Amino acid sequence: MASPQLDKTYNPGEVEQRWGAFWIERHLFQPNLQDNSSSFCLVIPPPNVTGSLHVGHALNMTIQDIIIRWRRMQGLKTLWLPGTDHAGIATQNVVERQLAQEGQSREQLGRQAFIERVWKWRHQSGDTIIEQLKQLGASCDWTRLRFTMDEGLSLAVREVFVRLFEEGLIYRGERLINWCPRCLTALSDIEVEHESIKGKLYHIQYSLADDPTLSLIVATTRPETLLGDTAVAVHPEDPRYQHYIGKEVRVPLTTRTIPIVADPILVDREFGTGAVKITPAHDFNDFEAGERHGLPRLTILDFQARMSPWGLQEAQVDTTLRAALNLKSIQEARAIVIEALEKDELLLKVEDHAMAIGKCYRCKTVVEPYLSPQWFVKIQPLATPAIQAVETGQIRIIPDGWKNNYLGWMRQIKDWCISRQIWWGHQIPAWYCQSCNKDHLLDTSHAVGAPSEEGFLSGQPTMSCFITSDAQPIVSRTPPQSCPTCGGTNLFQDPDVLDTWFSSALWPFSTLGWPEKTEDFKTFYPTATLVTGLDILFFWVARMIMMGLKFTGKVPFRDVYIHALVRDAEGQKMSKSKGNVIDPLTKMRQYGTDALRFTLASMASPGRDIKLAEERIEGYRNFATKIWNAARFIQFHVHGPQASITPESRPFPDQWILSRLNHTIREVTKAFEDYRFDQAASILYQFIWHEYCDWFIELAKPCLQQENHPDAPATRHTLLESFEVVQRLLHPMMPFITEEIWQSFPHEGQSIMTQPFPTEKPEWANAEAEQAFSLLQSFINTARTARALLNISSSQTPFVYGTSTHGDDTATLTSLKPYIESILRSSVITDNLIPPLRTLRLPSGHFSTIGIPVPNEIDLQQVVKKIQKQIGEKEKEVQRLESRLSSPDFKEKAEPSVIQESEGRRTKLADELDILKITEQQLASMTA
RNA sequence: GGGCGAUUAGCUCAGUGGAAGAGCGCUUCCUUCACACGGAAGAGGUCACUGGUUCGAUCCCAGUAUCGCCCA
Repeated sequence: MASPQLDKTYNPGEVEQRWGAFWIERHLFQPNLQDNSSSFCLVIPPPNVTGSLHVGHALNMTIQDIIIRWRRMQGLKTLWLPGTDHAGIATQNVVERQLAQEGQSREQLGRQAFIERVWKWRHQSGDTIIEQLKQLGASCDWTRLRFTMDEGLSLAVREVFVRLFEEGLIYRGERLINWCPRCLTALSDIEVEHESIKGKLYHIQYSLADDPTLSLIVATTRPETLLGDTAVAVHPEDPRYQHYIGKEVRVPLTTRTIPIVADPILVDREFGTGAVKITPAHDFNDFEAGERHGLPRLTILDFQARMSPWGLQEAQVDTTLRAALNLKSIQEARAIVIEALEKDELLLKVEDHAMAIGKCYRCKTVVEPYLSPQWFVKIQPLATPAIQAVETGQIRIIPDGWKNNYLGWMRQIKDWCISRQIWWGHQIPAWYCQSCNKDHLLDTSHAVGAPSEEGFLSGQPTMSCFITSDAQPIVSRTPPQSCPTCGGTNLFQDPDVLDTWFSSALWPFSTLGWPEKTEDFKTFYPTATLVTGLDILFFWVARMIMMGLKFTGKVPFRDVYIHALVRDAEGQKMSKSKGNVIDPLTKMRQYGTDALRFTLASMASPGRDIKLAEERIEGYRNFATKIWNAARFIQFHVHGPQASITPESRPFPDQWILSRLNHTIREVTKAFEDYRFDQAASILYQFIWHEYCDWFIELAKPCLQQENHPDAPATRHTLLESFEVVQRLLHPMMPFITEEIWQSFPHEGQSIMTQPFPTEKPEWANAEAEQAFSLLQSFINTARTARALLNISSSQTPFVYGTSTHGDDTATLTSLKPYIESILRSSVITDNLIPPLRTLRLPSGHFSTIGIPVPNEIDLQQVVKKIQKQIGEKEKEVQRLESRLSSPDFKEKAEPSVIQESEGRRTKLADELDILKITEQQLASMTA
């Protein structure tokens, strides 16, 4: 392939588009199934199909892309499988908002038409995020793109549902569940976000039924629910209340009486008054207490969290109050109840109280515990093996710290409520025979506030129906033709859909074709690593492990890599309402995609959130430019003969850089293996900028810029060879610029992304060259420091003297003279002692001293001060070492190597001090 | 309330039982032949606090404070 010249400036936008399209055209992201190397598979955490790319996705995808590109280059048969999620509640909410703007509701539209409408929206917006992922360079096999509502994946969902049901691991029952009164659906426990608020604690008087002169004071945070109380509880060992146990109290504002029960679990004697009300239909703890004591459940709130007329009637609320409360919201009802209590002088005290409320994770509405029949997964039998898989290390969680988090959650896991009262999703594959379930299917389409008791009226079920918990479902993979019990054909499918996470739980195998035994499934399952954020460890990761083990008998992935959450520069969570969202696409346009990817990778330290500051992206944009210009330099200077010779016969700079490159290959590979993308980034940055560009290119210049320099052919070869390796090493993190550079250099193969990832070359390791370099580097640095001290330029320092008490060092320095002279632009004299007069002498490490002549006109005051400061610092350090070395304890107990090292350092410091003191004297005499 | 994590340079963060590190920012000098999105030289830190273990602690342990996250 031709080698076009690189433009003067790197133009990321154009380059990215070109290679992004090229990779896809050449099918480079697709695995070759014929390849018999071992396989390596990642599945993407599917983003919401109607969503768009945010910086969290960008981080997540960047990490996966680094892993998959690295593994692909290592020669593994790699598949990174992409896809999107139907995100039931979120997507339905979006479409409902659209409808609302048109003055419509989903009820008006009807289920069928509404679902068609969502599909339309999904087709409109579904490609947005996929296109954005492509822009990021994500090397997913786009030909295998999946969607959770695809036919194949839906088949997997039904298969799993039916099998779990048949095994008794899915059941339907009436339980208290979390209910979002805005989304009008049940939520699972983890879909509720808890938030601390300042609430109030109300102390309310309950009079004894048989002796109104006696009373109990109950403390509650939710006074309006007292209308649904079915007991009051005290602690069995509380002496204050012993004699009340077994008696009855009258529920305030009603004509009902309820028992006083003793409950050591529910009651905390220290809390409030030590007496609590029990409202089993509206509180989870109370529900359980109700179970313990066999209490009735009184539902006083309807499905929109309004006071239910039917419930108020059943609760025997005073008639006038009932009218006032009818269909009132909780907030309104609370005010009314409090007013009524005050009027009856039953409200004794109100105090501030910190408490937590639950909110819907999708719409942030306060959720209500709501008694209703729902579908559940019996989770314990699934959780046990999922706990073992992590305990035994079959699945590794990285960083390890989250392991306990996972285990803790799994060990106290509760049954999973999987039914949602929405329309967008996988409808539950359960049907009801209308003749067998006559009394269990209730039409609620006209009821207000509560299900009617009139029974199921019309022959054709409407969308609003209520299926009692004792209805008999027919669960089937395909719609049943008739009722197996009565043969009736009037069947009606359960209107609920499954929790989106139910289908997500199957993702690692359903996307590979399960339950079919496809080639993909056989080749790529179990997958290698799951890369995800902590926020969905329970929602998704835990459930995939449970379902994977249950249905494939294997773990779905070996490693779970949990990355950080991305926050803004102030550490705030990004949100549209705060306006602090960093849009990755904007940053990619501004700074280049590689710069953004490198930034995200560099900040992905384990166990820490990422505070993303724009300057960092800018810094890595500069890094990309640096690489670009190094490439241009090399391109300019490689014209001419080249010599491919053994490493040890190459010029000194070449030997050194190959040794460093070898080291870098090892370190980067190790960092990738350890999921330390931050370390990989900093190793590459340090090597490329501060070793390759700052030193190697500078050292290579003299022979390249000189006509017919004998070293030039070898150096040209080293430049090309080493830089090509650097591109491959960097490619997983910065795919675009490395492809562009690689393609513009002499190369074989169609793309850098299918070239082998660099491996260590032991013949490159060269400790001597590294040692010599270190000598050269400190010599040059010291000379530069000296110049800066005197504030003079190279033209004012025609000579630099160097000497050492070590003959070897002097010999090395002498042999490196041309390189030092080229960089310092001064003549170096190593074969004489440093002339004593008008020379600034500085220690330069490795026992060597350098001296530079001091021009006459220089003001030496500042220099003297600086030298004195250095003397002071070094003296302090020597003292510290002296006191350590003179301690008998240290000599006795410290390791010999440490003692030796300390002694060596003391000697060296003493030598340096000697030089500095001479310098000080000389300077003093010069100024005199 | 329970659990986990954090506290290191002005900012963002690495790091280690035996001399405090990087990037960005800052100061000074330099448009010289890849690069000013650059080069060179610098300044800047009681490693949150208090105890303990140790010959030696920024690192290990305990406690305190502040912040964050998860769970209830």
